[in-house]
Amino acid sequence: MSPRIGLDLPTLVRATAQLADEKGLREVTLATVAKYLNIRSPSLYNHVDGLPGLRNELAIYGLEQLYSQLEAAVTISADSAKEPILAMAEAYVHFARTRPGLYEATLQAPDSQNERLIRWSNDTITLVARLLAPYELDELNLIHAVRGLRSLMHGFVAIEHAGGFGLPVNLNESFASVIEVYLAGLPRLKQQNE
Amino acid sequence: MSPRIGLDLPTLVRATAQLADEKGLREVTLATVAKYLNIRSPSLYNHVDGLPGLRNELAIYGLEQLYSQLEAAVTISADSAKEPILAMAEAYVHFARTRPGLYEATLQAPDSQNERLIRWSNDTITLVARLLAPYELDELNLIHAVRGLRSLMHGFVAIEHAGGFGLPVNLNESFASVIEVYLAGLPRLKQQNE
DNA sequence: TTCAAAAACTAATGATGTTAGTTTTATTAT
DNA sequence: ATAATAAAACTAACATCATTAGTTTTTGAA
Repeated sequence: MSPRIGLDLPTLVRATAQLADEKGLREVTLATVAKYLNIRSPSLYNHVDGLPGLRNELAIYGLEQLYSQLEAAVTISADSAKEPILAMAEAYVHFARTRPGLYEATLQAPDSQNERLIRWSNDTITLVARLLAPYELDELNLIHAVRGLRSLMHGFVAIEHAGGFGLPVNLNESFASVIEVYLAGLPRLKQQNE
Repeated sequence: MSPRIGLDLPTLVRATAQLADEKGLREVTLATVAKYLNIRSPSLYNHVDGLPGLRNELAIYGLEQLYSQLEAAVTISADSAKEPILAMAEAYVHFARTRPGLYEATLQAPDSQNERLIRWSNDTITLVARLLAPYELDELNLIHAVRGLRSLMHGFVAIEHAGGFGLPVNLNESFASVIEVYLAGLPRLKQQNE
C-alpha cells in the first residue's frame, strides 16, 4: 500500500522554489524542474497536477514561508505600535528580495480558491490586523488599513523587482518612509463619521 | 523604398493589447496574435523582434496609455491638494481594471532599459510629483512620497487582480481610504530633521 | 514469496517560438 | 508603361515544451 519512496511533494516544491529564485519564475517549467531533479518530466505528474498544479503548490509554499518569516520578525519587539509593524514590513521586503521567484509565485496561483492558499493568506492578514490593534480602528477601517499595508508592501517590492525605481535614492529609506507615512495617517480613520 | 503596407506596428500592438485584455496576458503568444490577425506567426518577425520584442512594445504602449489617462484625469479639478491626487489615483485603478492585460504588461517589460519605456515612466513619475507639490517636500522626501503613491496604487490593483482581497468590503472605499490615509501622513515628511 | 500500488519510465502528439529561404506585391525610378 | 527594389508575407523545418497513454520497475504489505 506504499511503494517506491522516491520524490515526495515537499522535496519537489522546495526544488521548484530554489529554481524559481535562481533562474526566475518564468524559467520554471516541468522540463527544467525535471532536469534539475534528474527525472523525466512525465514523472512529475505522479506528484502534481501538471504545471498549473506545480505553480499552485509553489504559491502555497511561498505563502507559508512568507507567513512564518513575518511571524518570526514580529515576536521580537513589542513596545510601540509602530516598531513591530516596521519589523514585519521589513521582513516582508527581505523575503521578497531573498526569494524573488518564490515571492512572485505567491500572487500568481492558478487556483486562487485553493483552501490551503486561502488559509495562509488569512493567517497573514490576521497577523497584520493584530499589529494594527493599537490604532483602535473599527472593523471596517481595520480592513481598509490592512489592505493599505498589504498594498504598500507588495507594490513596493513588485515595482522594485521590475526595476521601476530608477532614481539613485536608497530603497530601504524609501520603504521605511513609506510605511511610516502611512502609519502616521492612520489616526485619521478613528474620528471620522461619514 | 516602401512597399507592401499590410500590418504596421501600431496596429499589431493594439491588437495584442486587446487580446491581452480579453484572454489574459499569458494567452498572448505569437501564435494567438497571428491567428487573431489572420497571418502566419513568422510574419510577425517583420514588425517585432520575437515574443520578447512584442511584449516590450506592449509594455511601452501600456505606459503611454496609462500616462495619458492619468493626465486627462488630473486636469479636471485643481482646488485642494488632495482632490487631483485622488482623481489621478482613481484613473489609475480604472485603467488597471478596464485594461487588465495591458496594465499587467506595463510592469513586465523584457527590456526594462528601453528608452521609450523609461521616458513614459519618467513622465508618469513627473506627473505624480507635480501633484505632490502642495506638500512642499524637499527633493529626497518628494521621491519617497512618489514611490509611496506608486506602491500603493500598483499594490492595490495587483492584489485586487490576483483575487487577494477576499473580504466582502467595498474595494473603491478601501482604495480611497488607503490613498487618503497616506496623504494624511505626508505632512510628517516636512518637519523632521534626521 | 506473492501481489498490489505507486513511481518511474518510453513513446507519441500537439502547440509553441524561432530560423532560413522563397514568393508576392506595392512603390519608386527609369 | 515597365523594370527594379525592398518590405512583407509565405512555407518548411527544428527544438522545446506540456501532456497523455501505456509499460516497466520497485517497494511494502499480505
